Amino acid sequence: MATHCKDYNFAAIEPHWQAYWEQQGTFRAEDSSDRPKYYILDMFPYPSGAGLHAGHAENYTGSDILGRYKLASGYNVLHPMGWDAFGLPAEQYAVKTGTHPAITTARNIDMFRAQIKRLGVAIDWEREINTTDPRYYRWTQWIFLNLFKHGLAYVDKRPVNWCPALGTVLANEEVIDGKSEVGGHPVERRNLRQWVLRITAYADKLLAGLKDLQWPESTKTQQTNWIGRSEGATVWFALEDHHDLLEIYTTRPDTLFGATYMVIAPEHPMVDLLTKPEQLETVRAYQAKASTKSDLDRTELAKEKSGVFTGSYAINPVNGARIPIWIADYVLMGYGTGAIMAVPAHDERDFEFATLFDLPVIRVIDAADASGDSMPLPYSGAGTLVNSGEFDGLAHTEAKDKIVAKLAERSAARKSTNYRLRDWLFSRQRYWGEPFPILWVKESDYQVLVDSKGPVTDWLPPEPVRYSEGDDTFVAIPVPASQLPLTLPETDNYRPAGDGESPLGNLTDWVNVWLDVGTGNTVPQSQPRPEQGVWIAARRETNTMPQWAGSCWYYLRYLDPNNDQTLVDPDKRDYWGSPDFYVGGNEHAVLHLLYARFWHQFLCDIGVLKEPEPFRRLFHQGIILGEDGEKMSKSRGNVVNPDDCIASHGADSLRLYEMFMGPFEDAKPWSPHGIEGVHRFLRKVWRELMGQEGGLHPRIVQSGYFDDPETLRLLHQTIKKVGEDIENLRFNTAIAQMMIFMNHAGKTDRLSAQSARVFVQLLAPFAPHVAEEMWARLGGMGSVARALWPVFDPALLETDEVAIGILINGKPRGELLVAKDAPESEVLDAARKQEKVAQHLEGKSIRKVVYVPGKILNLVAN
RNA sequence: GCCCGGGUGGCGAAAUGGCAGACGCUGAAGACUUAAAAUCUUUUGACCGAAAGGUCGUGCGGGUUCAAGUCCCGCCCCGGGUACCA
Repeated sequence: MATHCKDYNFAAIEPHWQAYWEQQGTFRAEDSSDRPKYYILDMFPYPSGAGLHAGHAENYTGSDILGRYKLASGYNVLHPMGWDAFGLPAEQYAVKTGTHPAITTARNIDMFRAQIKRLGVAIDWEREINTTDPRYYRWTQWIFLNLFKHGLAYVDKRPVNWCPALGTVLANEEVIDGKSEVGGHPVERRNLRQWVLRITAYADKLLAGLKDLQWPESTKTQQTNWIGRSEGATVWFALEDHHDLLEIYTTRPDTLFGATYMVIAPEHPMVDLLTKPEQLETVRAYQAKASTKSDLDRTELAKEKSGVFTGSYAINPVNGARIPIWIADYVLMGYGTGAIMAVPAHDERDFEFATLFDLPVIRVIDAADASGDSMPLPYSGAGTLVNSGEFDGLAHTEAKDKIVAKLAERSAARKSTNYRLRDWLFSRQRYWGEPFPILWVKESDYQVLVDSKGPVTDWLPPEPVRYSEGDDTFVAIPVPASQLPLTLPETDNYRPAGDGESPLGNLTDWVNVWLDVGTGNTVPQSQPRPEQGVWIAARRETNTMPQWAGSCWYYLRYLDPNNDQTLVDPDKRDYWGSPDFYVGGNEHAVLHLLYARFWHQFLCDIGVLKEPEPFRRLFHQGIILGEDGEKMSKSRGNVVNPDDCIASHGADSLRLYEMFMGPFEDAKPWSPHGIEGVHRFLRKVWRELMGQEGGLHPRIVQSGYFDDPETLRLLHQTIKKVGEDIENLRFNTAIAQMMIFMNHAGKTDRLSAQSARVFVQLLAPFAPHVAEEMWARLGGMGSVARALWPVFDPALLETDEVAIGILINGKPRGELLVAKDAPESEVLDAARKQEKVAQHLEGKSIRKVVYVPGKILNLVAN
């Protein structure tokens, strides 16, 4: 089965074993098995034209090592791969060249697949998925349909990046300093009709679910902050001249007595009501200025506060104080109620504003600093209430509850919770994405449809989703699941349709259809309206879904990639459950991982899934930097191409090097000398175990030989360390241990074939090709990948004698070889006999002896 | 600003509170070779010293401890996230 090469010829060995694995189905996962399951998942790649990069190789090698280790340890391992293939580059390429994105995508996928295979990753390729395949995105649409049905999808006018010169909407990352990345044209904010998913309905659930996840703490913190739950109170302020109330949200109801002015956002609906005629002109001017501010301006100008007075006053519910109402853009309409009470004494921003406009500052929280003086203002920390009437003297935390409770008696306040998390803008004005399974019909036709009670009405939400354009109101109605997939129509025009509509807007035959309310069938409006049944005019949604959509649930489809009846077969779902381990970069710490959790929790709620969370254990591999320590990028010219490394040193060396560079989670700079070093190690392994003419090294003894105790102990230490290190993803130290063993083995006269095979097994997850080759030559049965992982014998791990350090006053002064469990007195006697020790003790007496058996003997003397 | 990470030789790094620098790279010297490559051996934190040996040393300053890279307090620097979230 082995190749016939005489020396370590990786170029012959690697393709040979890759073909072998494929033919044998070595890494095919069984959908049911007596073995425990282990589902290891990589964040699937976007198949870009640039091909696989060093970071992909690191990611997949790391998970592969774990997967191969689990396979050898008796698990039924599922390690799949697929393609997150919708996305902008293919579409931009299509606009430029007219090549259909599907063609570019297929070409890139072929390249990626071949590259991953060349790395030797143990993937079950029979489960490969592709988000742009209608058999896949049918279920993406199906999930959307369910979100829609459950009232979690709605439309709203939302600001997007509109580039008039390009006639299109741009993603945030395509806008650099307020200009389009392509062409450098100005980009403005424009309100366009957008689909939005109600992720905020899951805010608490998303927060609570984080608790039990084995994720990096920093990632959990990021998600927690992103959700940004804050507890406080809603307070209603009466107005001096109106019956309406001004509703504000605050986390500091304890500072109510310190409120000296109110601020509402420039877009606040009560601006007109509150603006006095004499202020009207200033207010209008301010509103206009605020509305034209680009994002850049907003952050740029953030340092300098601005605002205008409305002329109106509110009444502080705690003390009846008359408080002026201002308009300022440091209050955002999108958070809370878009209105605040300003407490300049205890809020930095309010303090800055009050200073600028000479508004009063009243201290209501007192705390002493180190020297006993009152903390300087603004002060936002803990303290005791002052200037707060009956609440004086209370701790501020206690005061929060008491003040809210008191106001609640008069219905002037109640406890409330706010989130930073916003609903998820889910539509893109693009061609290369999943079409929404949505049709827009006129209000009057909608009534006809509702009365029909057909497959369409099964998918209607509790409240209709409407939008108005001019005098017309349209209602969103679902394309029923039976009609899915709603495939992306063919076109050769990938340019946007203008006015912010996607390229799909150009395809009138696809967009304008007759809909049979009884069946959900459609025909183009260019054809006559069919006579049989009730057909209404409908216009298809021309937006497409964002790239996140397909990546929100792909891990489920690997379980049952070809099922055309259901998203995943319940038996397979129950067997495999959620991934046991998820590996991918931390750039997805918030969005992808939050969106996927949202969909997963939703699918759980509607009974499609059972486990509450998708990714119980998560790991971020660190990025691989260029030789210069900077992020790899074409423009820097520091990109390392895995294919080049495979050609020059082999996939095994590339894998081993990327794992040896440092901790898996750390960012690490590439070094050409480094890969040379591990390549040298592999050649050494070969040289010390394999013979000159393709046989075995003369030191290898096939049978009847027991290795010397030193070799055996080192081997078992290595079994232990490599296994533990793989479990903990400490690949670099596992490799170091294998090097230590090999350095020793190279010095022995004889080595049993048995031990050599064990070593090769340990090496196999890291350098699988050369390990297979040596395994076969050493007489191993079948594939080393499926050979049972060796078990170490604890009895062989330790020696009888250990070297312990002799320290005097904490400084190393010698070393002593003593029995492992030697008593303190014996060690002390032996130590004192050492010349150097005696020297350092001369003229001193020992005050204290600290003996840690097997480690150190510390003598405290003076 | 705030929230996470992280600062250890010439370099990548290792170290359950127990002899800092394992392992690898680089450099130096030597062996083998006609020669080179490959390989093998020795050496490679800084400073003082001919050597034996000594002193210092894990970003900085304190502290706890018989003992601190590791624990505590206060800073500095670098990387990532976030951006007036009331």
